[in-house]
Amino acid sequence: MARASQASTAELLRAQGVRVTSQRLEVLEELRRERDDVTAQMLWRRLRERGSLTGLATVYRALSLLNEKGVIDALSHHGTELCYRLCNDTHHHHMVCSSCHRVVEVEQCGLEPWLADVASRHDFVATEHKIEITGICGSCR
Amino acid sequence: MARASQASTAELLRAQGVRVTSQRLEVLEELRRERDDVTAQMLWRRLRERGSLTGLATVYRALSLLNEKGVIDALSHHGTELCYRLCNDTHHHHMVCSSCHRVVEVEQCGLEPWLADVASRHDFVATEHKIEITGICGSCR
DNA sequence: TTTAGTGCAAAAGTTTTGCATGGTC
DNA sequence: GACCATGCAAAACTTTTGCACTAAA
Repeated sequence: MARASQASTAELLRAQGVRVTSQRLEVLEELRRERDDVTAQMLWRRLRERGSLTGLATVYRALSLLNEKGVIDALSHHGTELCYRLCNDTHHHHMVCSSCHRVVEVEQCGLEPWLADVASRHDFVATEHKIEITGICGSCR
Repeated sequence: MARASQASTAELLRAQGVRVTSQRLEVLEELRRERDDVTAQMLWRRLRERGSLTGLATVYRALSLLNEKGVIDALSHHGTELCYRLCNDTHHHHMVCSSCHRVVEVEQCGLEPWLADVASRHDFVATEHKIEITGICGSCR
């Protein structure tokens, strides 16, 4: 299972035309393990706890590369540090539970008509949008 | 004019039950002058250029106080630093031009039905939401 | 006069970079 | 073998804090 997972993780890197290194695999595997989003620092600490020797600078470099390539998303909902999250590649948004910080992905967006309307009202053409919804999840209620 | 502006700026502080100091007035006045959002560092540099002697730590303290009190908004669209912006107090969102970085406020939200639907589909109750739209404004087109 | 805010400098954190070394293609 | 990625340590930044001093209420 870890094997199969690693295989597809490597595919993910190859598909982006970047080199497959054990450190990048580690970072992706760790992101795959995370239910919620993590900062570079958090991710690095967890790798260390697992015995990894990967350097912090490498984690930063891997995360920003993967973000550029669109393999992972960067959110910034709490405070000043960026959080990263492995994502599926379809357009989607995030909803975060304010109590337990669980993140769920909202697949169907369906906001295009609304967006087009709002944008044109201000003489804009909307090219991208990002929505962050905060709420309370079922188990925290 | 500067006088009238300062008067209402002072009101803004008094209304929040915090002390009216010249430094806080300067920060608010500067925010009022800014068309777009600024970081703490940028704001401090501009004050310096105007001859202000206000310390950087004070700018940070003022911004976070004003943000807590809901007088200013904190956005984080580019990179890792927080940007601040003086805001009107109604619920609204921001649309940023990707070419000139101009920010316009989108007043009418009207997303509540959509939100409620999305949230309930994932067993959430939506309490807050933030939308950042990126696009191209009329004059950059 | 009491209490809160400021300036300064130091500390704490996060992120980036330079460069020699090692791994990938 | 060429080129890219890594580790390490240093540097560059941003943000926070402690403390003596000053200003607001």
